[in-house]
Amino acid sequence: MNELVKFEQYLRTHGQKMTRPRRIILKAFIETEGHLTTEDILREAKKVDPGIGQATVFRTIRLIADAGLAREALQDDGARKFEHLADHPHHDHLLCVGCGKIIEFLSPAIEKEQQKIFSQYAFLPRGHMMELLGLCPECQAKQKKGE
Amino acid sequence: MNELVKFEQYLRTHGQKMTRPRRIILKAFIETEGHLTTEDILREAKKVDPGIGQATVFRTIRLIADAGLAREALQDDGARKFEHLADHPHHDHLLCVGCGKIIEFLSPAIEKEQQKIFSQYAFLPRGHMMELLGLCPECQAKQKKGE
DNA sequence: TTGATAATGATAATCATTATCAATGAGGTA
DNA sequence: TACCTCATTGATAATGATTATCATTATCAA
Ligand SMILES: [Mn+2]
Ligand SMILES: [Mn+2]
Ligand SMILES: [Zn+2]
Ligand SMILES: [Zn+2]
Repeated sequence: MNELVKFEQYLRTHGQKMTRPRRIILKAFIETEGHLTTEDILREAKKVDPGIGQATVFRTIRLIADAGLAREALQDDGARKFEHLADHPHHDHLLCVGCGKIIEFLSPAIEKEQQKIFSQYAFLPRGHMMELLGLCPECQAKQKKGE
Repeated sequence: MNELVKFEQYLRTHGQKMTRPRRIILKAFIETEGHLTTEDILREAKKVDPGIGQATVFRTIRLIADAGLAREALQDDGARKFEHLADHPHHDHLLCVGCGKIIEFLSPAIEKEQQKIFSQYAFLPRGHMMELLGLCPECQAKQKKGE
């Protein structure tokens, strides 16, 4: 797993240590697709070692994100969600406000326009978050039936 | 103030009542520009009536948002922020990760592309959140000096 | 192998938000 | 206007996610 190597490198260059819990948490996170809460990650990690604590998951997921291996997905409320970036190119989200369904998409046109905004204000780009909110076809049909 | 009329209308059509605290909170919110937390709003409202409780601010700001007079600004963490929509057309945010400075902008090109995404997936648009993160010119200079 | 130091996990603390509830207020009706 | 019903209020407790604390344990460079 290449992610493990990257993570070890990140830790080394930041004066931190690779540990058994960190290895387990990283592996559980990378091997699970989707938008995960720390609770989700803890559940997976506990399958390997039930002794792992949730505080360690919070600490480790932040390290993983800082290492550039994960990003925080937009949370409406409740718990934060993370998704890994392994073989997962950058994308944005289209979310159904009715059922919570998430569609991932990438719009090169939008990405290009965003760069224009950055340069227009002389900002050094550091990323962006974009979430489109709408009603999916199924929820539209459900709503029509409802009234 | 036109917003007061709209809010009264919203309340009436939803079987809810206009009250003195609600009037004070709405006025304080509309008359303050920027991205406000409920604590900010409470502070302003207390200047008019110190007896107002923070629970009422939480409840009222949600009503105001539901009435279409406010929207939630993207919060990284900590308290939620709201901004009113009175004489304030839709816009997105460019945020400096160094100093927290916020620039409001509108990109018609991006808005148009977002509509394309919605129709591509047959979603009924309900809004969007977009935040560009970067380093402002001042913070870039500061950083260069730092090392 | 050792020793300095970082990491762990249990637990308490924090902080924003929501729920509860007795008292009050709004506003339609007679 | 007086009344009556039901929404609203503010104080306070509860909740839920995240962070801080701290004694114990593990890592890893020398
Ligand atoms: Mn995603
Ligand atoms: Mn704004
Ligand atoms: Zn849906
Ligand atoms: Zn800045």
